[in-house]
Amino acid sequence: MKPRRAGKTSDIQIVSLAAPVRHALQGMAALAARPERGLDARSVARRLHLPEAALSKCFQRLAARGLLESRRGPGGGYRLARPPGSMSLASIAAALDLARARQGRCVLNDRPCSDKTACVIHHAAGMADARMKEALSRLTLADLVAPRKKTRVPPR
Amino acid sequence: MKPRRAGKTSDIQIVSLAAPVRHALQGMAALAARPERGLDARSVARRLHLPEAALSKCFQRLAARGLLESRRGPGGGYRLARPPGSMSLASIAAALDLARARQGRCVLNDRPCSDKTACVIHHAAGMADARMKEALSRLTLADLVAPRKKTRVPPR
DNA sequence: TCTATTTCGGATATAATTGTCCACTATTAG
DNA sequence: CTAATAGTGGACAATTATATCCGAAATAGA
Repeated sequence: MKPRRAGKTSDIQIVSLAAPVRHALQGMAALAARPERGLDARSVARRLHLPEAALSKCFQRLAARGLLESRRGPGGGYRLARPPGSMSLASIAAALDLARARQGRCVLNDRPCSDKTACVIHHAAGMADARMKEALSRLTLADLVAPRKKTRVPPR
Repeated sequence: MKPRRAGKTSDIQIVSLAAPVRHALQGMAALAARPERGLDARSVARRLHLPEAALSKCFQRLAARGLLESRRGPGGGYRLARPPGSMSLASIAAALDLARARQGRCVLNDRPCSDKTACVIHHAAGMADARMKEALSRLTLADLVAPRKKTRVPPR
């Protein structure tokens, strides 16, 4: 059993990704599994148990940004525009730029950090954020498909 | 520093705190500035330019959890229940446990991580999360009030 | 006691995020 | 050429997060 200690710091998850980003990453991973042929949005969604329409929207956006190629008509669908190993998770997340962008804001404060009271945590949070971005930049779709492989990728 | 590409993985901020947590931290920092007397919610809110009602709610919660002492009536208000140096930011964040708790879920997936496709990023994200939590656990209210000398990093 | 002040807690409103729907257009197989 | 398949884009609905409101209870001072 896991002791759920009342007083303790407990396990709130602080780092998170927006839902569309999660969908996109999963979806593209599915596409990366068959880079040549591609798949249509619907079947990807079904396979991953993701909301169809939502995933569709993500794919559309990614297609618009040039990360995916789309083909209409029967037998159509989406396909990676470039080899999986060359697409970092960060670039994908960035491609569908969501409003979540609290760009340059202090993690504590709502306004850009300059206030003294904010700076301590700002630094600490900056570290965490950097950590996350670093990870997202380093990992590619290839890693999601075949996790063991080492990555050597110049982003973009 | 490596040359950042113009293609901009951009500076989306990935690590973030829920608004109530930010308010709480700031508010408590203000209280920590005068541990003896305390302050009422309204003036704290005004001083920090935070929404009054929202901050009030945070304080109420913190009082209920024993992190704050409250006194009603004229001249009343809130006061730290314990010395600033003994209250970690993590404990504060945890005290007002928000629904944001995607506890134990994979960062990529919506469901608890077990799926192979998720694990790589899961690990990486775990690192980032740990980093953040560590920082929040290590820092106390005292640090927010009078930051101890650390590597003081200028905002980017 | 009366009044002004302040917290308390529940209900409710607003805002942001996320997901769905639908008519439409493009494409391809047959 | 036709019909079926899929993507496109905009409007809309649902969900969640955040903030406000309001009546009640408590406290201090006159």
